[in-house]
Amino acid sequence: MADDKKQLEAITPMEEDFAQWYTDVVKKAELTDYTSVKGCMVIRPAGYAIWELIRNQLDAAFKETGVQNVYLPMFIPESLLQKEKDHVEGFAPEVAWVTQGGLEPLQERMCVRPTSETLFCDYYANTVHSYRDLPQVCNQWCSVVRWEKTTRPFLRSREFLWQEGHTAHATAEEAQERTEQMLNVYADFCENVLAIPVIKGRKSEKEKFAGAIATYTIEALMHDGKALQSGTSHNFGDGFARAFNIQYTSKDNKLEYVHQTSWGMTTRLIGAVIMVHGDNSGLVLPPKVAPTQVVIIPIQQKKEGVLDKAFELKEKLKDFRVKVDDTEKSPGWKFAEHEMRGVPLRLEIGPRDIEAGKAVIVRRDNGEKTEISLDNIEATIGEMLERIQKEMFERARAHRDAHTYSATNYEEFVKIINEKPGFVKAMWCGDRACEDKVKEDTTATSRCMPFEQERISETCVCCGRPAKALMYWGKAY
RNA sequence: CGAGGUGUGGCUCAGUUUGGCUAGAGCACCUGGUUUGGGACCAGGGGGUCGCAGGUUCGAAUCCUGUCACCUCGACCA
Repeated sequence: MADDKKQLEAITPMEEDFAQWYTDVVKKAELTDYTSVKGCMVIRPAGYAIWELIRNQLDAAFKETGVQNVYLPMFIPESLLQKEKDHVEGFAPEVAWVTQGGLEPLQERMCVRPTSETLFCDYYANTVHSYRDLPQVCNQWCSVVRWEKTTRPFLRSREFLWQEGHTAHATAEEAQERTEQMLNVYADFCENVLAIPVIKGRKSEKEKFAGAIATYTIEALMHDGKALQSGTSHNFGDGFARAFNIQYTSKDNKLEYVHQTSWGMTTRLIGAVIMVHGDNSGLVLPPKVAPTQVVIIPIQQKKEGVLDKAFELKEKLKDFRVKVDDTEKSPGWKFAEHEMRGVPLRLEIGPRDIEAGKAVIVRRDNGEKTEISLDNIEATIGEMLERIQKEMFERARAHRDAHTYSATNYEEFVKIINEKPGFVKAMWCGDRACEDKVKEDTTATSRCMPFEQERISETCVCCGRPAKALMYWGKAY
């Protein structure tokens, strides 16, 4: 029976098992594949094309703020890694070590970079001498290795692709400014390009980066109500500068330490796109990161003129990323296939349409099907893609808002965390003990203290002492 | 790393309890033909030493030991 066949190919419904749904989508949309290397993935063409679109647009945004790209080694000598105490303690459990070069054991082992703060510090210590050398605003696109225990495609793998920006400034104020500036670049990117709404805020002491004086984050809410940290920006103060002796001579001839920042985003963003926008038919890509924005499906493609018309339309739409699917599959198969892959618009063109000067166009995000005129089709498609981009963001924001709750006492807080997936806003005293207790009682963690603070009550939701800040809480990936 | 689960053609699985004919099915793939507006149909065809390594046995997908991988949950992280 036809239904049985569909069942065999189907994606597990997300209501039934969200984790399995995610795995199915990643696999069936051919974004990644498993490898013989434990915990590492192949990013397949369909997945890598999304990453390229993310990378190109993010890189352009960086450059508008004066960022320059560099490349540093992938190995870090142990002595270098150990210079900053908090940093090495934070990363020690998850670094991979190289102990042998060729046939000879190394006199000093080296780790494969889990992040490159120490290398950038080494580099800046050598190049920064005068206030005239500042600021240094560098970024590198690379992969890093963290020896994770359990892995999932895009969300957690032992090697992943990312960018890491590292800056050095003359003053603490400048460093803080850069930290916030890059967080804003990230937030704008998520919202405008990935159509993912984010909460901007500051991490607690417990959750901040190893070696930072302050970590800022953008937090997104996935469709299942779990939080995903989607980008971070750290202010290091002069801690690393003191550990690595990065000093410069100021205008008035005094020796000063630099103030540093770092900030990063990863291929995890692809996981976020999947989990925010996807549905039970598969991936749903925002037009700005869709490798194919419009797929043209010829109907009765063997009939005279149909394929010609399809390719003619592709040529007419060359400002967009357009693909004609002229394979031998049936139209119905193609519809399902391109839905699986998240293509934002499907254009059906058959003999009837050609005669009428029309085409059928279907939106992936909401299934809306309309007939459009072939005249002026470029403008129509352009408008539709813009509208999809905008409405996907609005839909995600509505979902986020509908799954954001407030709690003013602990009983209510625990009840909401356990029963309603999403963010819970609650006041916090600033004490780590309360974060630990919340985690133990509910497995939820503090996500961030939002820049947009509200005062929903006067006391800490956990201990009842005077509240210091509003905190977003949630269960996280 | 702790608990649980699963490994049989590309995919989903049956067969394992109770060892025994040539290891099966559906989907996918290849060829030819008919089709084409929501996963088409007919005919023919190719592909598996049953995760891997040992062991028990006349005989192992099936029993034993070890090992590896993957999935789910937990701890850790972007």
